[in-house]
Amino acid sequence: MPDSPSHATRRVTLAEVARHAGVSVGAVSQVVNNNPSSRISPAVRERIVEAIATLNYRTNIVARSLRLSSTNTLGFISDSVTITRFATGILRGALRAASSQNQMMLIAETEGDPEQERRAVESLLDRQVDGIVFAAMKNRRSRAVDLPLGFPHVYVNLLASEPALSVLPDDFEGGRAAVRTLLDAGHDARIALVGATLDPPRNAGLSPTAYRRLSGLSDEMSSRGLTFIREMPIRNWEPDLAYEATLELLQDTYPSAIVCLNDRVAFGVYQALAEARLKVPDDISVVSFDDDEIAATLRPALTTVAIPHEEMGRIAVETMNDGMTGSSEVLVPMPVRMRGSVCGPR
Amino acid sequence: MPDSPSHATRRVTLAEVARHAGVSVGAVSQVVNNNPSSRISPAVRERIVEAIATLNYRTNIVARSLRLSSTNTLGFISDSVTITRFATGILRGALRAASSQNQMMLIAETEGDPEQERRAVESLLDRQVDGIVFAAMKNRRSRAVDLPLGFPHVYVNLLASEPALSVLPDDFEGGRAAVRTLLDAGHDARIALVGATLDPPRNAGLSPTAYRRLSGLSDEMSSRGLTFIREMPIRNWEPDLAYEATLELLQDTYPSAIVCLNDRVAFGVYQALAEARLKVPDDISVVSFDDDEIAATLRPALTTVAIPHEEMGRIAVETMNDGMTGSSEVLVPMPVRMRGSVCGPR
DNA sequence: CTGTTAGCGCTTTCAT
DNA sequence: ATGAAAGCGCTAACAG
Repeated sequence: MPDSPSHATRRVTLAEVARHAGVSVGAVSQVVNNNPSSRISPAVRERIVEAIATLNYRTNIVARSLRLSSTNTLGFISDSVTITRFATGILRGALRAASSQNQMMLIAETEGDPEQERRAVESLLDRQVDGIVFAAMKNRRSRAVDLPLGFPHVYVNLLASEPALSVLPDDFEGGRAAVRTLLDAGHDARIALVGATLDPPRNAGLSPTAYRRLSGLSDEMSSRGLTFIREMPIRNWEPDLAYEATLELLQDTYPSAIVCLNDRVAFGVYQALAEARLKVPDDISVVSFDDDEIAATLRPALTTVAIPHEEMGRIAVETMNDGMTGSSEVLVPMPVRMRGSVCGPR
Repeated sequence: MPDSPSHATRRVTLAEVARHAGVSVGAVSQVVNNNPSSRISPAVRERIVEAIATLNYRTNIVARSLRLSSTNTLGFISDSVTITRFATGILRGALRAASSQNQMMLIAETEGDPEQERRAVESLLDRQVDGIVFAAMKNRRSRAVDLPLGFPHVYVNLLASEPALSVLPDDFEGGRAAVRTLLDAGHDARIALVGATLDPPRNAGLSPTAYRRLSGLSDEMSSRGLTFIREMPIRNWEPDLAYEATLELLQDTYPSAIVCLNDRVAFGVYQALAEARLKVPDDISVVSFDDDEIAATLRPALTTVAIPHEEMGRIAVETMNDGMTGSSEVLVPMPVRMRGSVCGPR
């Protein structure tokens, strides 16, 4: 006999409900699962429903899972998605989609370590999850453990190294939208770029999505016959480097607007602009990417092209549940969050 | 026969391993679980271990759980902990502690809605989790569903409405530490407070932990015979209100240091100070609470008393796993993160 | 239309 | 020291 934990106020079982209602367990199971193919007489069904209610029966999902070899449970593995401000939205979206399909989610973090990832995948598989969502901030990856052939899984915010389903923000169109936002406000010849250059060879280190973002920027500019007045590459898209780069930029350049490659960069740009006594947006407009936590908090609030994290998480789970398979890329539109950092040039 | 999902590349079972090794399933189970009380001959064990390896056997945790009525799985329910910058650390700490005990975590969000919470608890119970962690940003709560008597659970970052185990930051000592940080730097008579007043009746709306934070501030000040030069209450601890309050404060008061009730307030204070052409820390020192994402990013980086989220999450699952029960409060020390926003008064 | 039963994969008691 | 078998709670096939 298994030594059940002391706290186990034993739950009511199907058998007890059956006894209470004077019917068989099979019958109870049918009504619990609302099985339409099995006709239980209204009278009996009534008795069963009543017994379920009075005994407060709830089905034991572990037992059902063993029987059905399907657990109504998904796995969610990320390098650090649950920690950084960045992208907890993916989790939230995935959670909601799962919940609306009566699924729950087991989560695990890998901290980017292949060994931890291996353990996470195995633990999930041992628990017989119905599918796995892989999320990450890096854009390329190799999975440490092989999944069973045909096992449902999806990548979010990262390119898979194998042919697989992946859900990504549409950075190319996002990049175009950022430029368009500025053009629509009247800017043209004096737009600067902080974060990278458009020069391909120097962008070797960039992630594929960052590369697409740049391409979108470039595409929209050149399609109007425009070029950036100056491009400031920085090693990491972090505030302090952006701050310095911007100070340098301002020494001999007078942009009417700045495109920042992400909101952290924009934060550094804001600080440099304040130091240079330039007002946003009156003296200079700023547009950025990501819609980080910080974007709405800055003064003035930052106009930024959002990464639709929540949407991405939702779509990932839905596509996976729908049994989508093979290799495809789902591009999710990046909405522009219009805020106070853009106005016409002086 | 259950219609197993099409992807189910069937896993190897105990029975197959047994057959392969020419022994009984019981024997295999013993070696899989390293059961010391059962003596399997070295020779047989050897054969079994080999079979396990060559067949790549992994135990089916669902089946084991059914047998053992223990799932090695914990539940984590929060109002929004997985979303806000605030406190994803709790999740991370809990995740790590669970992982180091070979447990995984099922998570659910309630968005503060009792109905969603009820559903979450039931789903978790249906899945036979071994315990539940309740986390939230609000500090008071009533649980919508009753747990079975004696069911392991713990509250993190919130006071339970029932007698239970709860893990909280030690805000009282944290408050004292904040003041001490300023006193140690040489400040005394010109310290201002932004976020609330010490005046009890006006603090009715404050959460219990915020109240303790204030008490700690008050206690440390009065124990040195000091009072704040000015106290600016604000409705919500948000940047814009703090910004305005600080501008008002500076009109007729010349503090040498400001205590902010949290980092978002400090962010607003920084903005006001910049506008008033006051340099941090040379003209004015700033100390705050939480160690939000933003704290390290500000220029200069903000000295703040951290909420030890990760630690709290870790302690919560450890205490719960250790079978702690009854009503007790675990207070986790709040470490001071010394950064650049504090120096001596001019 | 309802009851009986096999069996999902595992652990553990009881014989041998 | 090892094997046989019961049974965790459930679903689905089949018998009645």
